Amino acid sequence: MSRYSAAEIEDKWQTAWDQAGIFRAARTKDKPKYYVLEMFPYPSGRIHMGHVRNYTMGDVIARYKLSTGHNVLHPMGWDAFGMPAENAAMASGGHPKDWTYGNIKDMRDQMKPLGLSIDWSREFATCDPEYYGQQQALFLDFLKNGLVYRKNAVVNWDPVDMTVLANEQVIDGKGWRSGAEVERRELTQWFFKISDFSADLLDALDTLDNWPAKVRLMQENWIGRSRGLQFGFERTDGGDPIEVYTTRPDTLMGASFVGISPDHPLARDLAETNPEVAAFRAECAKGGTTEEALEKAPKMGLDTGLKVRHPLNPDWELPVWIANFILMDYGTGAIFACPAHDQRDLEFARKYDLPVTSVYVPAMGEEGTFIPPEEGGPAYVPPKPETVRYVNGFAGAEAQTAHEAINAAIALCEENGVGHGVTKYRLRDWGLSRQRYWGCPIPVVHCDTCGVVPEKKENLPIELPYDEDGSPIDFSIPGNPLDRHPSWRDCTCPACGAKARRETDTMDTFVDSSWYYARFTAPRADTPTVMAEAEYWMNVDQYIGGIEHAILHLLYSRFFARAMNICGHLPDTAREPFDALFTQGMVTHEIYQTRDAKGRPVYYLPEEVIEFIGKDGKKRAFDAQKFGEGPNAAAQLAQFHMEGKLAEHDLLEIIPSAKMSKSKKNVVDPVNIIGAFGADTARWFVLSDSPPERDVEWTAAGAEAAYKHLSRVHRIVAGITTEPTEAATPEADDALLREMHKAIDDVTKGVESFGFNAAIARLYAFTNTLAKAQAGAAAKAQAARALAQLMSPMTPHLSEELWQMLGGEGLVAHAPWPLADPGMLVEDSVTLPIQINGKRRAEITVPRDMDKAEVEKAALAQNAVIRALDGARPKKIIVVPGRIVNVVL
RNA sequence: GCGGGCGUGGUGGAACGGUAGACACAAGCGACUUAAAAUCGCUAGAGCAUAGCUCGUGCGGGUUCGAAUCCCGCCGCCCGCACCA
Repeated sequence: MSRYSAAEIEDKWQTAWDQAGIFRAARTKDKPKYYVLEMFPYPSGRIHMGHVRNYTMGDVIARYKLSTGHNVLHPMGWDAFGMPAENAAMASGGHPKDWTYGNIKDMRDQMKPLGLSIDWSREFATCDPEYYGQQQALFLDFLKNGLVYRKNAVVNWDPVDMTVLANEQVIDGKGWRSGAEVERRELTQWFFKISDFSADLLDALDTLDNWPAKVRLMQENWIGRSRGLQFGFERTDGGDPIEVYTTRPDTLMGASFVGISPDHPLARDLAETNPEVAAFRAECAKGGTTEEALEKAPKMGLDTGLKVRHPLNPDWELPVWIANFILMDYGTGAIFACPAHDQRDLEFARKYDLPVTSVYVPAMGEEGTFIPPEEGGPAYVPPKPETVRYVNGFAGAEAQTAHEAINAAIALCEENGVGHGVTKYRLRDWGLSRQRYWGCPIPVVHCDTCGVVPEKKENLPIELPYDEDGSPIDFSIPGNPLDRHPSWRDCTCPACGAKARRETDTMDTFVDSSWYYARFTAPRADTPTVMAEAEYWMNVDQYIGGIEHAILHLLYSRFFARAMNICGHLPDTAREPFDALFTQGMVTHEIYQTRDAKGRPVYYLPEEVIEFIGKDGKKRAFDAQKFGEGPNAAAQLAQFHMEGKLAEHDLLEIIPSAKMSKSKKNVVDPVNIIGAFGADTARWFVLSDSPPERDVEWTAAGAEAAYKHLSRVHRIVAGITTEPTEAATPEADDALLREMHKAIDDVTKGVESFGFNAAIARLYAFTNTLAKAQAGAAAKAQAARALAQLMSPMTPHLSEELWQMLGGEGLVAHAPWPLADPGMLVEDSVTLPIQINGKRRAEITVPRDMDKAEVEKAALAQNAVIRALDGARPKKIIVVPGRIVNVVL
């Protein structure tokens, strides 16, 4: 084959890999195992460039590890349950199952041409009954072990679609699909007891050295540990004390009132006899539970008329208010307010004319004018706790800092029998019930006599019904089809055998993705996992996915691994499932945009515009239809622009680095790219230019350049194998082989440290070296074989082809990774830059091991140095061996 | 509000505290060609009095023989969390 033909090459080598079965993973003691996993895709129907980037990175690691003698597990599956399938069924008829499996087939067909080193024999979809049946088994085990329970909870309810919405699905207080005003509704829901693991999930973050610091920090904040004082306020009417939790007991002497949540049991009790309280609670119940809705809500309150005694001064009475800004599910649902040092409390106190008393004032000398909160200033939160003056504290006058004051306050209160110090977490239990069809059914039964009864394991899987008594399930009716499906819903009680109702809620799809990594170790087993397999393959050595999963998916998976360990489905060593995590950036693409008469954006496809270089040298774009296409359209436009004949408003705006989206017409379909240039080009491009954790901008020019480079490599190697040997010197051979070893060293380090862009830059440089080398045929062939190997994780098909052309043995995918010879990495002589006062002025080439004094002498003999010294003696000469010389005047 | 990150040529980006701009894109010039494409070669941070010098990694300071890199203070952009007591 004389020319680079990606289509032929890629087809040929994919078949060869298949036949050799080299990506099939099985346990063995001969080699160390390596489990590399990319976050599995949702089967939307099309793969996109983000998938290509994600799976290519995983594939680079997988193939590299294969070459370095590891037993590699690199599986792929489908996160297949979820709302889009139901929405598609609602929009265009059909069934979510057909839609989903059709999409999986399409996406698999689109993915396979990428040439990923995946063990497809382990593939599964989470909507396979064999998978979700095992998930139901897990649920029952969790139930037995007290890891899942039922309780009432306030949720976002869409009254039109008749389902619970996740917070992300509520936009401006309205359902994202129906547009209906969302209600807060109380429902009985299933919850995972993730909050039992708060401390462990937080503390164990410290052990995840190979996770991005950013992700660990995000999880830390999400779990949200705080240390504070919990105590009871005694009521003057003799009722049960009101328990409050505070992280600021140091401000107790600035207390103004006690506030309780509208959902607090006391507020509920009062509402039964007091219509005003009932009305206030109803008012607060309006609006969604989203942060957005809460933030916009003004502070509202109602004085209950109740009074409590200050814990440190029984004569001091404080009023009890119901306030809408107090959350029932944090702390105790009740607070004491110190308006002087808390902005929310201050807003509330101002609105209802409650007292404001400072405990702190700024230290002497602190800058800026200070208006005490009492006199209308903002709440004073000490900017630097160490500079604060503690003026109104209780026996805590010796406290120098706010932090000390807090600890002193906790200690003092404990001594006086007022409450105790406690640690609280922000993390709440995970509500998993969804009123949807296309999810994993929760395997329990509701019986009038026995209550909630778990299904028997032998009845699993509780399979979703495909049709309803012969006719397809109708998804055009709002609500959950399972609810109105009598023959599925009605069942017998597993305990007493009486007539009972099946639970019709299904599980949150995050449950499906919380343990799939474990299932891949034994995907066909009739238990959730097989201990021997899990012990061998777990943990995932390298997990790769998007930063958008930094919290929920990764936190849930960490919880699930612990819970599965408790139930005997994972070994103790797999309580943290992902040893290393890498979060990759997006693939973006520029947008061509203009605005219509009403100022709304209008987008253009790349083929609808003509690009040209403007008079300022920057890229411009023009509506192709308006101009008319022609062979010289771009040149003409550039000319017109130069002459000022184009009105600015006729030019399209070019917005770089935008997330790919259909509506913005900037999607690049991988299938088209593979068709035009081949998979190796797509893989090479998404890895080059940008560091993998950062976004990479897709450009047509960049893709073409990648293709040209691969063609060039093919051409160079073809030249080496066919052209007659030129006269070569041993020096040229040696120089080339030294460069080869340096390239091996650099590329290996790049691949191991996720420096793919740097590795690729290094491969470009090495290719240039090889192309220009004056070495003999044997040395060139040796260097070319190394090049083929070093490229093989990124461009596996081309590398196989080159390997074959160069007479390499077997498959390059199986060939041992080349090793850099340390002796070849060091040169006999080094070139040192000579600085004068830190500025580079000259350079000298000296033997590598020349001693410092000699180097100094050589440096001082340089013309530039002599000129600069002008006869004077240098103050100091710094010689960093092998690095630099700095002459200080 | 709290927490974190980033700022380097026309562009994407390199650079253990040690020659700033590797590698690539876009651009320009040249070779080959009837021509174009492809390919190959060369140029390229800015400026100037051009064997060389000055300036230059958002801005202002500091530490250091030496700072894109470390420290302090600003400015700008991005991300996460948020009536969390």
